[in-house]
Amino acid sequence: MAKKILIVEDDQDIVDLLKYNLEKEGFKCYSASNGAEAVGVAMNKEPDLIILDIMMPELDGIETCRVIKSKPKLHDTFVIFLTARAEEYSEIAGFEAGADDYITKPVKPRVLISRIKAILSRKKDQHSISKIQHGDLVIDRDTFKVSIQNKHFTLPKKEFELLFLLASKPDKVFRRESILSKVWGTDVSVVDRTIDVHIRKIREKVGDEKIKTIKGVGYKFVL
Amino acid sequence: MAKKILIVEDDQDIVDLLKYNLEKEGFKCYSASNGAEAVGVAMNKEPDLIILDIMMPELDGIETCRVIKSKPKLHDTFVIFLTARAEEYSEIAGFEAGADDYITKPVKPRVLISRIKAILSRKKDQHSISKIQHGDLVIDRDTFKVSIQNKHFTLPKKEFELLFLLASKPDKVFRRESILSKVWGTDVSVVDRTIDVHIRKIREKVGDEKIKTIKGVGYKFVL
DNA sequence: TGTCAAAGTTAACAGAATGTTAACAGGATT
DNA sequence: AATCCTGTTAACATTCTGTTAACTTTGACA
Repeated sequence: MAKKILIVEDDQDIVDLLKYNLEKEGFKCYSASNGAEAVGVAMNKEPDLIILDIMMPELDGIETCRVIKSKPKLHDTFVIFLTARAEEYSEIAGFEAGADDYITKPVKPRVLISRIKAILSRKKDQHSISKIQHGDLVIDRDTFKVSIQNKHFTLPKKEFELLFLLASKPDKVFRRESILSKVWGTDVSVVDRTIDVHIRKIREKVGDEKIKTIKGVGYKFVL
Repeated sequence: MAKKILIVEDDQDIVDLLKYNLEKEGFKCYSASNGAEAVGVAMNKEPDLIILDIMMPELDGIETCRVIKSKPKLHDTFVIFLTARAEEYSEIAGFEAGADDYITKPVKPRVLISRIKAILSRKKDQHSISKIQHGDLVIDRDTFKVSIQNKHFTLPKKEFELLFLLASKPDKVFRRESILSKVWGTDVSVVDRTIDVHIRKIREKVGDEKIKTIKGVGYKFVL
């Protein structure tokens, strides 16, 4: 299946150039001309990678990147910054904001493509684990299905993400702050009691014994 | 052990808003209305985190940040910048000056608080070895498990921290004051007897022989 | 050996942290 | 439009840690 790439850039000429070259390489392309639009498209299309111009009116690239990275759904999306050479320290701020790479203008399509391929191949090695299987527990990201002890169910998204996180490292204690930032993202403002409620709902389904509370710290999943 | 936060902002309304919300969350707040004052208060109170408005007369936020970061005593203090959206690339200069995060005005208290908590929790994660293993003793921060001589248990937080500290250097004598500041923090006021009680509880679990008292000095963990 | 500060011990308490339930808003679906 | 479902918050209940106080024991030193 073709990898999806979102190009965010206000200069239509550059968009066209990139689009042409990327599609020739078999990528599926989307584009947006400003930060706000970019976030919308990203949420909608869930691209594998986003090419983000730093210089943009309104919501600039860095801020956009931050917003994107704060969405749990897009947390693993790769981001490449496009930057004019003059903008000296942009890469510093960019990496801080969670960028995976940056490329200086003028863009040479060949360079861009080789960088993109390099980055996308990282993904294979790293995360994108879509299935967890420990003992009688099976959690499948693709189908959002969970089965444990002959019980099967599909969890709502947030519950699923939370369980997936905990079960990704059985026995490891995840502290509440860490859970919040990983499942809910850093920018959201949810009361931390929200975690308890979700834990409650998960416990109702997978059984109380499976999730253990470490008071003052957080929760852990046990087999 | 309330974390100390210094708010540097010339608009008194914002100071009040932030102060109100932060104190509600249990933070101890100080404030300063300009850069010079900020440095003074910072040196004096040694806050854990500083919220710094970028736009200030005289010594602006970025310059103030530099000065602060140049003081060894304050080098590890976290800094969050407050910036109006209009000041486009301020964050670049800000990060360069050593900021840890920045937030755009208007400030939403909840967002601010979740960022603050995220940042403060970073510190914890950093300088902590997560596993101690000496002979038949295993203490694992990740799982909060302690096992010794075929006995396993999960300790409450304070007991865990205390045992973890002592066991981090077997045979080393930790003086009471040192234990207090490391486990309880510097700005709390707990009665001295509290340590004994915790030692007692730990001894009940790991065995009396493991923790030895050095009268007039403190305690040490022996294998 | 007697004295006194330091540490041990126990129980009781307060408050923090979490559990639990219900209600509600907003989005998706029918 | 009516209904369902999710995510969130609020309100209240419950559990358990951390701390204190009061009392006892230990051990160093005169």
